[in-house]
Amino acid sequence: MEEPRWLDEREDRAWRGYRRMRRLLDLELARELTQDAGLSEPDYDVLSDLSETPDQRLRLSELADRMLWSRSRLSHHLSRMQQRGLVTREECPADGRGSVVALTPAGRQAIEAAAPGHVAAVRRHLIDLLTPEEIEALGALTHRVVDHLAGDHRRRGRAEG
Amino acid sequence: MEEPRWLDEREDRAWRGYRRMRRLLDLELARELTQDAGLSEPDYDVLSDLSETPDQRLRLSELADRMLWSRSRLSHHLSRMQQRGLVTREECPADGRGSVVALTPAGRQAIEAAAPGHVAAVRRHLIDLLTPEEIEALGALTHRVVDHLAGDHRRRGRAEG
DNA sequence: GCAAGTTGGTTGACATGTCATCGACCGTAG
DNA sequence: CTACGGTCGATGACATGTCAACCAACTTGC
Repeated sequence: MEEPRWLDEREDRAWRGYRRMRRLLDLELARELTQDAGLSEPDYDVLSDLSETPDQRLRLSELADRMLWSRSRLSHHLSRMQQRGLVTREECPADGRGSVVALTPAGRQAIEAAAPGHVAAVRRHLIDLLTPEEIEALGALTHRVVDHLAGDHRRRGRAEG
Repeated sequence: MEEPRWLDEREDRAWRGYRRMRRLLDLELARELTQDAGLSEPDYDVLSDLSETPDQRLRLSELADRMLWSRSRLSHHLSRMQQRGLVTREECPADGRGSVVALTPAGRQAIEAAAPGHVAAVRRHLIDLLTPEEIEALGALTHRVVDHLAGDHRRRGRAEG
C-alpha cells in the first residue's frame, strides 16, 4: 500500500465541480422535462434515438448498445413505454430471437413536442453559459475520456476478465 | 411555438460527449469501487463527507444539503449503511427533532481502505487524461454552471414557484 | 404559555435499475 | 442433420431512489 497521489487543489476543484454539476444539471433537466412534456430523461433518450433513425425502428440490442444500457434495463423500460403507447414491439424478420422497437405516432408526437423545450433547457443551463473555447474543450476532453473507457466497456460486454 | 435554436455541430459534440462520459465513467468507477472496496458510490460519498468533518459526525440535514440529496434518500440510505455497521445515528443535543450521523470505526476503516484506490481510478480514467488547461477549464466551467443552478435549487427547497 | 405554522426526520408505496437466470433461436463443427 | 456453445430478449427477485404523508419538536405572535 503506497501513498497515492491525491488530487491537488485544481484537480479537486474540477472533480468536485463535475460531480456537483452532474447532479444539479440532471435534477433540473429532469424536472423541466417531466413538467413540460411528461417524459423522464430515459424516455426522452429512447424516443430521441428512435426518431433519429431512418425507419423509426431499431433492434433492441442495437438501441441498447447506442444508449449504453443493459438489455435488461431496456427491456423493462420499453415495457413501461409500451404501456403508455409510446413505442411498440415487432418481430424481427431477420432473426427469430430478436425484436424491433418502433416509434408509434404518439411517441413521435411526444418527442417532437418535447424536443424544443429540452434543447432550450440544455442551452439555458449549460451550453449558453460556456464560451466557444470551453465548448470546444469540453467536446475534446469528453471524447478522449470516452475513447479511453469505451474499449474496456465493450470488451467487458463479451467476457469478464 | 417558435423554431428553437438547435445545437450546432460543436455544441452537439460537447453535449453528447458529456453524457457519454458521464455514463461510462460512472459505470467504471462504480464497478471498481464495488469490486475493490465493497462500497457503492453513494456509500463512498457519505463516508467521505463524514470523514472530512472534524468530529466525524454531522446533522442529517447538513449532510443532505452538502450532498444535494433529499432527506428521504439520506434517511433510507443511512438505514442500510447502519445495518452494515458503517455509521450510527445519535440524538441531537441541540434540537430534539434532529439526529446526527457518526462514522463507526468500521466506517472509518472502510473509507480509508477505499480512498487510495478510488482516487487512483479517478486519475486513471479522468484526471490524468486531461491537460492542465483542460483541468482548469473544467473547474471553471462546472463551477459557473453550478452557481447558475444552485440558486434555483436552494430556492426550490423552500417553496415551489 | 399556547395555538398555528414550520422544520427535521421517518416511513410506506411505488418507480426505476441491476443481477442472475431462462427459453428460444442462431451458427458451426462433426 | 444434430449437438453444442453463444446470443437475444424476457422475467423475477432484489437494491435503490422518489414522492407524499406523517409525527414530533421547534418558533413565533398573541
